[in-house]
Amino acid sequence: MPIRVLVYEDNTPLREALSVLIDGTSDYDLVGAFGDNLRVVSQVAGLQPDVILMDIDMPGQTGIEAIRKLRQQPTVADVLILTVFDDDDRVFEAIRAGATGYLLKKTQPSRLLEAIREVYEGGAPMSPSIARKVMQTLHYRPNTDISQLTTREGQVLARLADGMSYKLVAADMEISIETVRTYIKRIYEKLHVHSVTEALAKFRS
Amino acid sequence: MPIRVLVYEDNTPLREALSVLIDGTSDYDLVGAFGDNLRVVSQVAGLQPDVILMDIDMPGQTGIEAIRKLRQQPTVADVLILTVFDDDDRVFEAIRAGATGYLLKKTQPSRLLEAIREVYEGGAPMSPSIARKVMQTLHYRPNTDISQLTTREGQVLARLADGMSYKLVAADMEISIETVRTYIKRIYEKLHVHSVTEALAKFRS
DNA sequence: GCTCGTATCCCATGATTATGGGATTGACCG
DNA sequence: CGGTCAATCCCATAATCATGGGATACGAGC
Repeated sequence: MPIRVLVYEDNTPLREALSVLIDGTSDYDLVGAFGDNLRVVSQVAGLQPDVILMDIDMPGQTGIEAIRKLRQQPTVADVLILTVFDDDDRVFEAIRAGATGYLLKKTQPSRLLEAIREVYEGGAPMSPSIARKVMQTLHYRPNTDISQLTTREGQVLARLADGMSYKLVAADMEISIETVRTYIKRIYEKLHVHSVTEALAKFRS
Repeated sequence: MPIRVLVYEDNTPLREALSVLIDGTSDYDLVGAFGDNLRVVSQVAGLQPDVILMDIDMPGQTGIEAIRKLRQQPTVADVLILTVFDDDDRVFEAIRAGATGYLLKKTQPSRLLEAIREVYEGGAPMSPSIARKVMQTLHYRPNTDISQLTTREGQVLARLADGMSYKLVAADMEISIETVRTYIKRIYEKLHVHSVTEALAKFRS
């Protein structure tokens, strides 16, 4: 069963090149190719693609907005972003919106086909520079401040981060609320802050 | 100039196979191959590898602990995890510790060499299933609650998340502290919470 | 013209937090 | 054995925050 691909790309020569590439390769089926994504929701519902190739910079509505609308639907299709932009803002906005993969337009046709298959098979292809950015956002930045908290102080802070009040923290840890207060005072000294919200801002920085 | 590769893998047959593969390929230089990573810091300092292949499950000290120690040094080498584990906990622990790439051991030798080069050139190769997991953690989970906040309410919440007090938020937004209070009251109604920390817990969920 | 939503400000009361003291216990270290 | 540190509890005062009112103004939409 071939992979059903739907293309959104406003640049006509490129859109046609993509169409020819996909339609001309066995195991890949081009189910549509559009120059704008204004009717993306109904088109996806009707054409039932497995993978959607989406350009970011399109007239009327950006590819990112289109992804957001798709996400509000019970869609199963995965979206592969194909763009010339590799600036952090655009990349992460698209990923957060729900993109499954992110390729730069300079990607080779053979790699593009491979990426479409990878998405279809449960992967998340990215250009190398994008992948590195994504990894770096997940890297833990050692925080000398918070690492010097004691076990109990850390537990208190974690509970506060979950939205618990002093009272609840005390109940949950089975200690007196006065003890909670004491720990929080010490946390403030160590982190050089003066309120829970400030401490939490440092905690998750 | 060949890529200098250092291998940590306790399984001897596999370690030797990796050594032969790397050393036998032009443009790749095997600078060392060890069965344990207890002296990883000094070895890396001495051998000056560009890319480190690291197994996770090793005797004495896990590959993740080794990465943590390397991160505390002024090391420039990138670490590529090579493991049989693809469970979420282990994957994300390694990534947070500072791994640059994450490959499963079932990866083909040709793909492995390609991945080493990709790391060297600034990428972050991952097995498809790992890449998908990474992307999903970054996906914004549409929160109907917070999306119904007005512009100003959202701005207030963002500033509270940065650790600002009502007073500071008011000064920063150039509005009265009473207005800040009003917005916060409405935020509480919309998010069904009763404190700043609770609201923030929902805000970033 | 009227309603609704957003943005803005004000007041009063009670609950929670912040700050700055003390105090005790047990573990670990030299 | 004395010192330090983590963990535990208590009190009092001041500052913030939470809650529940009310009020005005402006633009969009019916």
